[in-house]
Amino acid sequence: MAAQFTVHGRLWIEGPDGSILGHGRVELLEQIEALGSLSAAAGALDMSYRYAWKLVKSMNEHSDTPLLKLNAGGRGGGHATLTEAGKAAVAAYRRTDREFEQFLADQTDKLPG
Amino acid sequence: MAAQFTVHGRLWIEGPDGSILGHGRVELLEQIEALGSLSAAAGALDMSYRYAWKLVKSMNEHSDTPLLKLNAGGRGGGHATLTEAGKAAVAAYRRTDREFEQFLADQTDKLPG
DNA sequence: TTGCGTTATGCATACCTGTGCATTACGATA
DNA sequence: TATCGTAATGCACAGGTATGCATAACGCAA
Repeated sequence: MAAQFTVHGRLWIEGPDGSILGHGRVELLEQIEALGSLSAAAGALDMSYRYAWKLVKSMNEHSDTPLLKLNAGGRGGGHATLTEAGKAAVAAYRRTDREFEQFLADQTDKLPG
Repeated sequence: MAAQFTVHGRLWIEGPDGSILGHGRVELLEQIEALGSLSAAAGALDMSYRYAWKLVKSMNEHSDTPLLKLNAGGRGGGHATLTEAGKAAVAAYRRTDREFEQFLADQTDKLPG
């Protein structure tokens, strides 16, 4: 029997400085790490470059230590890289998110018929 | 030591018919049950009557069995009551939500430094 | 049958999120 | 120094969410 009703949710981590790290931002950071470019990362996520740039701007503004470094110009036009703080933040979120997925599945099973 | 970072989230239940029951709708249903009036419930939640009415409309439209019954006119001008299905839905959501709160607290504790 | 307060609903509006387009700034390398 | 593709940023706009105002429909009770 497939479950009639399903439990869904969204998860994010808030820092003392008001920073917010949720699903969208983490995916963006991961793509940046993988592709080395903000514009490529935005494209891979079907997200507008305009908005992706706004996200990283707010991330870096709100965090004590920046999560990533953007470089305009240079070889290939520019590039983007995660800082150690950025990599750590992504890892922490992923750990929490994995347990969250499990939680949602468990709760869906617990729902009445 | 208080936690520097905290885990937050939102939770909702989706039905096979596309119905959605989240925090806001559940609070509205609870207030309706307590106060017996949609207009009073909206007021108690600092929500516009206009929007509260739209919420219950979409809830009843998407659910096979309506979650509540609205009556215009009559003694006192009208009144609103939860159906049995509505009460059951609220109870199911609250059960899940209680465990979710616990989950968030646990995950916050697990976060690094 | 009139009055009352509630439900019912349209219309205009504001905010937030996210898109799309256009243009400029940048800087290593050829 | 000229080139090239990326980062940086302004402006206009669309869609969802939520508000506020105005007005009609409703139906029991006095």
